[in-house]
Amino acid sequence: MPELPEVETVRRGIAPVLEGAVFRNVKVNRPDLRWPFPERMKERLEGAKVLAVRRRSKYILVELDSHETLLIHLGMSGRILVSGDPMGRFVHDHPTAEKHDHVVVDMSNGARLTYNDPRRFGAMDLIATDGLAEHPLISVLGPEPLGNEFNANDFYSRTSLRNSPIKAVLLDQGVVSGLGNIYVCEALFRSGIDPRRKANRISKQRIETLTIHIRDVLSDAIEAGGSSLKDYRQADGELGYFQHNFDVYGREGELCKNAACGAKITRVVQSGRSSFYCPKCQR
DNA sequence: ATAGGCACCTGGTGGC
DNA sequence: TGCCACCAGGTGCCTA
Repeated sequence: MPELPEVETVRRGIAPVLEGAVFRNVKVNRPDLRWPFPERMKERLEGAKVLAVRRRSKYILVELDSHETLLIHLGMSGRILVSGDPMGRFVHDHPTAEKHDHVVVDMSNGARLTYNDPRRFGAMDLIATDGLAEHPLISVLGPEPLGNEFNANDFYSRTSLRNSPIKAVLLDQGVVSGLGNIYVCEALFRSGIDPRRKANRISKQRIETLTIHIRDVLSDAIEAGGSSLKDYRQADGELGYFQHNFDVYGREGELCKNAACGAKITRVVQSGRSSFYCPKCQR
């Protein structure tokens, strides 16, 4: 579900509520998500104060004063809802518990965070903060697409070695981290590149264009509060609205948004996932 | 080393 | 109304 813009939107929603607050009560309603929860997660969280809420790729990283960091991944269907915030920025009353509320935490400032994830492809781990970079889920990640480490030179040196469709290469979190199915489709449309084109058959100039469009589409989406498909919401319950700005994703059979084009958006399946593109504008 | 396919899980939708 | 097939924002792991 959530790609980088949605995760960043969630981070921005929960950071002001969590930072400076202490975990008072942690309720863990099942033993696992995608993997078992870390040993004694409840006990290790309770009493710890939040120093900062960061993001790396699609991971939310909650840094604690206990020298540990809580790592959270939302998988396909994970959500974090905030309620009961004393500052009045969020819903005052705690909502009644819902199905798939797997972890519920009450903070010292009265805020409650509820992690809900029907499909349970999400994950949590609790790791030593000074060992974060070596964590197996983190160490394999490529550069942050919005950071300085992501540039056309390095990006081209990776794409030029890959004999797979560019679609698959962009979904590879080791090449560039944070993109998912939606924003790959959107970035390729903006760049005029066919998702089926082999990565090593794309010129350096076009990779430079793609680098810029990856940045832009992610920035645009963050600005819009992410994309709300199904019932995805921001932490305060608001809907993001970038889904209204999709050029191709989910638009099979509809007209290409380039004014003079007139072609219809096509859907193909690549490695089991839908790719949407304009057969006329993307080559 | 790289590429491709499957598995994990639940819920919503549309067709018959 | 029921049943079934298919689809969904991710990614680790297995196989060639």
